[in-house]
Amino acid sequence: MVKPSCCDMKKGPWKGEEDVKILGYISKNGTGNWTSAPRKAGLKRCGKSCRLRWTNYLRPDLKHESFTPEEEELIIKLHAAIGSRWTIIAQQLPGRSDNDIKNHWNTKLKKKLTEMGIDPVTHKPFSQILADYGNIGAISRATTAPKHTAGTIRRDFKKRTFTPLTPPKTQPRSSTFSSPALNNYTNYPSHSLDLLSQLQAMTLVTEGSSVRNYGLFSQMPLANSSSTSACSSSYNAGPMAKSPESFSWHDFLLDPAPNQPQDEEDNSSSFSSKQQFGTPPMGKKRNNNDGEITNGYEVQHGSSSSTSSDGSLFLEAMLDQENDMFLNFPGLMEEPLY
DNA sequence: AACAAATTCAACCGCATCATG
DNA sequence: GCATGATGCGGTTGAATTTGT
Repeated sequence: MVKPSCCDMKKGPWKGEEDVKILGYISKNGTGNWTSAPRKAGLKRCGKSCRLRWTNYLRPDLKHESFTPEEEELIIKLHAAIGSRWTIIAQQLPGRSDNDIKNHWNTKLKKKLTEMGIDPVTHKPFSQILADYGNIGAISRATTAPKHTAGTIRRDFKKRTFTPLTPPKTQPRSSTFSSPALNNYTNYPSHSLDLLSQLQAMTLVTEGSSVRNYGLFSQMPLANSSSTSACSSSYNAGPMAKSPESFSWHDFLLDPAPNQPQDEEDNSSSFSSKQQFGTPPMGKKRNNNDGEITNGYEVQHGSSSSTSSDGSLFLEAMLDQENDMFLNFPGLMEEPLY
């Protein structure tokens, strides 16, 4: 027997009488079984369509007025932290559906940020992104090491723990959102190495969260505790479920961390990073001990021996170059406008 | 008033994940 | 472990509405 597909069902805008039918069904039976809902409600819609109509429009707790500035600010902050995970964002905004928020982002907020000179994807000023591209390009021109690929950077990245030393300058005005991890993420000081790191981390967080590692939100004290159920119950197994103090980016890396001795073997290979890079470009002295301080971040190496890895020297070269750039162009250190 | 362009937002689509047998 | 159906999610579409000329 052929089951009727969605193609055989009615499509298009919902009529008032259809709304009445589905509301009547839900008031009697709840929202448990969307497959049988349209049949039992006497509708020629597919269950998926009924569910969407309910969640995006008919739910009694939905607000239908326009977004407040506080809500917009929260959406922007959350988007900066987790990207377009609208369902999770909607859980922090009582009375708003994910579809509402997604539409508002796509039609209003993206445009607003763009007009402010902020890239809505990375949440960084366009000028800084351009400067960063230039910075990376300069290094790649100066050093044509075939071994130093993004993979090398990523390997080295795994060895480090990034901990902001200074508290964020700004806190979200909306008091419903006060995760230290998220604040660190959204209010970090801006500088170019971190753009690279942040882009990597953002990707990794995103990849990690795609397998339901939303531990980030398990940390969040939420004003509306009833809205936490989906987050805290499902997503608290992720690496971010650790305390903020032990927050470490390498927890989000997909590949298992390489053993340190293997790295040392790599270092003893025929390739010499010093030969490749010589002295750092501008020859600034840096503190290379564990727990070094770099542009406001504490960078904890996994092991002291890792400082000699070709990957970290590559990063050091990048850091030096970047430091010089920020000395020359201090405006790049400014916080995002919003 | 008429038309075009821009904007809004409800709804659809395809895919991923989960639950069950 | 596999197949199947249900559910959820995010990206996209397109009709309706608003704004500009």
